[in-house]
Amino acid sequence: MPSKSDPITMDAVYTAPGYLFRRMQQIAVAIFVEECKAYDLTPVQYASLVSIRTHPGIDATRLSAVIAFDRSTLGSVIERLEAKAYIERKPSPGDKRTKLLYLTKSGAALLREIIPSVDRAQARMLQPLKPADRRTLLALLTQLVDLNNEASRVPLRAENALEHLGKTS
Amino acid sequence: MPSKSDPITMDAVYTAPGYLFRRMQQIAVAIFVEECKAYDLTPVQYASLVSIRTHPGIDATRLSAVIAFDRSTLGSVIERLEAKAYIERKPSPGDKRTKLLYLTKSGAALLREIIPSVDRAQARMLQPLKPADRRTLLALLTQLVDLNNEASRVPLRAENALEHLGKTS
DNA sequence: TCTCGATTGACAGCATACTTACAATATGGA
DNA sequence: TCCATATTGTAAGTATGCTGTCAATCGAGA
Repeated sequence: MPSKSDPITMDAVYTAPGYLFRRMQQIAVAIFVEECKAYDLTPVQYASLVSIRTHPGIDATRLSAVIAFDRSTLGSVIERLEAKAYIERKPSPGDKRTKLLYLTKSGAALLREIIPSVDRAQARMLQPLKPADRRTLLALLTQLVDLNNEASRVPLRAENALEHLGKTS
Repeated sequence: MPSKSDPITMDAVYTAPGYLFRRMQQIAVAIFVEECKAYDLTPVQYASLVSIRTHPGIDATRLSAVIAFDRSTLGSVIERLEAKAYIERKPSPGDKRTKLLYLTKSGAALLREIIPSVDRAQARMLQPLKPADRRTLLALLTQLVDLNNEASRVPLRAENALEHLGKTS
């Protein structure tokens, strides 16, 4: 029975999956920022840089699909990365609407340097769990994110987003 | 081996816990908003209302500790809830700095009405998993969030945040 | 009692994350 | 070819989520 100072329990909040996901995201970002504070790079900026390194000459719309990141928000992220001189935007020769994204030397160097910090951050997020539990959690989460992909406003389009990039076909 | 159109894999991003947490939070919010769109209430606003119902007369600072929500951001959340007439702010008789928070009749009614939608949303987030896997995921996540509590910028202070509220002692 | 340090709410500023809308451009079908 | 439609980047608007700072206020110790 609930105590008189707790007439209606908060359990409806604390045990809700949505609350746990929000908390965990909050914690993950705090750990990332702490480990990477020497580099002044946010998680989203890091993911963007990795994607641009993997897919040089990608445009903003395709980048948003590759990291499941809203197209509108990505505009300002790209602006900030360009202001810090980590990436370059070049007009596409074929399509006057699009601007192609490339890593600068400085961006590539930063990426090489920051990787140990990022790895440390990722490890710290799961560190409190036993190794077997870490694997279980990651497996279930990977499954769930994949199966819920279409529920998100910006579904991940890892592969087919690049079909028209001229690398294949 | 990586294909020539994928010289450096995105695995460093896709398999990282931080990426999965961000994606899952994104998906969870999308599902919540979709299920509750008839009520124009966000996840954070919902958590705030539940906390205020549980702890009538709580002040903003203690509320932020109870839902692990940043104090600065909470100001605007409270403003919006007050603008929608779901809560009231009354000056504290004892402390001229604080303003005490109370649900209005309208806020209490909304909370009663919205609960089925919230429950549906929470269920949908885990629905793709097998029931046993849902339980495993929730248990591990609850554990991880609890053990990482101090790593967050706004640690949860569920119990002791209310010690000075005059309910006991 | 007086004063110093802590607390509180408010504000400014930055960075996601989403919505709609818009102009420029591209494209496919009549 | 021409036109309806779609795509692209951008912008405005809202809502978290965090960093600071600030003035008002409170409380505890000298």
